[in-house]
Amino acid sequence: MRYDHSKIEKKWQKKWRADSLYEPAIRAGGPDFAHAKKPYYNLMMFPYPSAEGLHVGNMYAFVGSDVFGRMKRMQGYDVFEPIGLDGFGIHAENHALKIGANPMVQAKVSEKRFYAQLDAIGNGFAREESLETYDPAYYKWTQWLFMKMFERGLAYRKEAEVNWCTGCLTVLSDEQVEGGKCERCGNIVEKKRLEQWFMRITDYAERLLANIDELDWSEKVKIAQRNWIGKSEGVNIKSRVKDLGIAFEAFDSVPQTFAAQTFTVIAPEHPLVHDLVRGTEHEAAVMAFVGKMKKARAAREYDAVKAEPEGIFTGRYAEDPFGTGDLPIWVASYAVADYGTGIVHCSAHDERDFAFAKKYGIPLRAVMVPKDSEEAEKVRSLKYAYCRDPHGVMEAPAELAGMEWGAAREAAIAYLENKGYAYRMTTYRLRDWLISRQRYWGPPIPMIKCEKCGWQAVPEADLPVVLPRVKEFRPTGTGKSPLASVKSFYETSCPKCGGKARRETDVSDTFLDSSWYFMRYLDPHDEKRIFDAGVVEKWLPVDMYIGGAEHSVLHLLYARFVTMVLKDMGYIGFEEPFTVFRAHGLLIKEGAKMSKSKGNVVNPDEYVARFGADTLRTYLMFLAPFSQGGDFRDEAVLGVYRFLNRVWEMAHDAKSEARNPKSETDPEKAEKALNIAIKKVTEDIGSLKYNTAISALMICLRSFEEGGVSKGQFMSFLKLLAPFAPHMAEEIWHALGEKSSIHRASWPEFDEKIIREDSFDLVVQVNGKTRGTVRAERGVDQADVEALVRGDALLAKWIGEKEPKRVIFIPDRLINFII
RNA sequence: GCCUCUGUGGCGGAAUUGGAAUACGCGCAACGCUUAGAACGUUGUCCCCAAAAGGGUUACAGGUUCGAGUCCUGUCAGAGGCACCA
Repeated sequence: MRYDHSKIEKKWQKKWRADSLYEPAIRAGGPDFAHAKKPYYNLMMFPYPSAEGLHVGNMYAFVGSDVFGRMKRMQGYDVFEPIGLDGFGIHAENHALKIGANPMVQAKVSEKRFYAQLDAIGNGFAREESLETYDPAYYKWTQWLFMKMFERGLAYRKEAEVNWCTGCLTVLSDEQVEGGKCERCGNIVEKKRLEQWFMRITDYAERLLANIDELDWSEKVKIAQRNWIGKSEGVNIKSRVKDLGIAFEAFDSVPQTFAAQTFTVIAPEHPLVHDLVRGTEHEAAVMAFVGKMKKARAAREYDAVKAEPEGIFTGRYAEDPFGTGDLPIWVASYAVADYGTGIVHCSAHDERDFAFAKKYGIPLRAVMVPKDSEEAEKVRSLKYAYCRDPHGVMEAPAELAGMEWGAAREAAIAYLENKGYAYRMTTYRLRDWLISRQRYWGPPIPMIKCEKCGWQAVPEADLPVVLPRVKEFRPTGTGKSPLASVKSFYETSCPKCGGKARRETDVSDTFLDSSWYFMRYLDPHDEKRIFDAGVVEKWLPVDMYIGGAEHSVLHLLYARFVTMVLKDMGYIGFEEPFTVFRAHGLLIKEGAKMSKSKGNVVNPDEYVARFGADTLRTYLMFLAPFSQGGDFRDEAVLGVYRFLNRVWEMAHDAKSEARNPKSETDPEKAEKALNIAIKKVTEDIGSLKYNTAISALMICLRSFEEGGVSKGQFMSFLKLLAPFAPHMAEEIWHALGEKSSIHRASWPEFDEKIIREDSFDLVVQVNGKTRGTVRAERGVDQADVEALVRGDALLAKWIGEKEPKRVIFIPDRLINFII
């Protein structure tokens, strides 16, 4: 009899939901987070729903997380596995625009479709706790969070050069720009000066960096975060512009070579540039150059990496800081305005500086040379830029002479500090988080600007600031949100003085929505508070977080930041939200990335309809290691389909007690196969190696087919299968007479004694080449093994008559004769 | 340019972490069952010469070791992260 998945899967999905089977710690029919005995927070990144529906890549990630959660649940944990929709944001809005729908209306359509699809994949979602970021009940607290950040001085307003996406017509955070293009729509990103809201994430740079060491995350993601934060230690050199008396500082991360500094560069965007040249003969030319550079950078015509450095002399000098002569100040294209101080003293020991000086004929001086005297002469005569060699020998200043570059660092800093030329400085590449978006589909930033009192936060009692349903939601491209033309929205009164005031009409970045959702899941319906601190303390940090590696720096960094802020505010006692994070791999289709334009996007619905969710789930987990991702191949689905059908066939045998279809019943063989499978599946699910866990199940089933199986053994096997094929396992479980769900049954244990064989094949090598095996008892000693080998004519001939030079014996594994 | 990974049959991928390379699955072939096909079942399937015994093989070239897919050095190829960041 064939397995009819369509009826069976629907039946159990309904029953599980009706029984609240996947709600953690159910009491009196409902979830009870406060009284859970063994809380286990099994979280996956929530998806942003598109009307095209669930992508098989989404399903891959969710099922991978679910398999893990299901085992944990059967191991006795109160597993909480919530699901929600990250529906606010540019992505969802762009899609709505494309199909000509209002995002607010479209969200409801997508929501319905998405949840229906999510419910069909058979995950153990705690659906009572689902949330959507565009629900006012949710974004009320996103706004509350913003308001609290403002009160604490962590949200602030400043005019800044921002990334302006010419496609989405909004500003983007640095993180959302990839190679000068918008990561969402691919259009050119320009630079624009606008006044915007920022989050002071740079205040947390050191903590965000330091904590990384303690996290149980994949190394790749940790490295990505470290790179992003980009800590650089060095000194700020105190300097002064000659004749003008203007003081400035220059950051230097390699202070060893300070004595080589012969010129100074300043970024074209630096506010000081005009002051340097105002009223001088250089003003016109320099300002023209600055204008040209700004324009080129704004239009992204300027490729920062490839372009040859350009510059112009300002006619000014930095006063000689170290008695080495005044340094001409140049405006240079390669200087970055918002890193360090935007002004740098340059030397021959930096490739960019060297190339720039050569191009414009600026004098250089080498103070460090290689050990090799011939090479040293080349460096002294400035043939090439000699940089960052730890074994380079210092020649100047006298205080450092003779020291190796690597060792000279501290000495150089001490020298500079003692002389009062500089002080220690740590610089980060991380910039503050730009929150404002000039779009419609997001949570309005809860701020009010009063003509008299200035910026005021919307009081908690007035939250949420509800996003109005409007006709004109298209981005305007003017630097203002569509809400800026909705009078009924922006006209308001000042919360402080009651006078005339205007609401902020920008909305916040969608990454603010997703920076705290995992806390809200624990009671998304609470109207009075953002969360119950006791419950959050009990359940968080998240025990296992699974998601895409593409969120390595964006989402994960923001979530960590917000969690730290909440801790500092005293709302929670922990500062890292995710104890363990594992990134899943990318699913591709027949060797190519899935994309709509290629037409190779797999729609899970088709496969669920044809083979059932269990088959698709098991196949997705089988095709490759979960952390690696893999290749989805239509033909290969059949292999898993056959396997599950064989399980189904065996169920009919098992029902009428142990039957052995093909040979004499061998209960020991089945028991051993089962124990091996329990061990392998338990370990492999624990380390997310689902592909080999399924392989172990296949081997175990084969063994049952050959040697027969008892009902009890088969039921243990079903438990191992349950995380992968939850519907079929449940169906057979009940058919075998069980009344309660298999998904709350206890996970089987294995017995090492049964797995271990008494006799085994010991490998025999001669000169390291394998020549055969001998059957031996476990624990056999070397002399007995040698006797066995000599007794075997085929093996003995390899060794010959002579005594071997050496014999290597690895107990219970191998013997190697060296002759 | 810098920093991380990854290279194993026709294909997806295994390999108690230094101990019999290719588990499991796909595909393919033969056979069985079928009027036929599908489905299902059985057997075989890394390459070379071969009946067998042997020999070769984990991108390539070296090295360490009794023994290397696994460790080290270099080269090539692919993926990802950062990038005029001083």
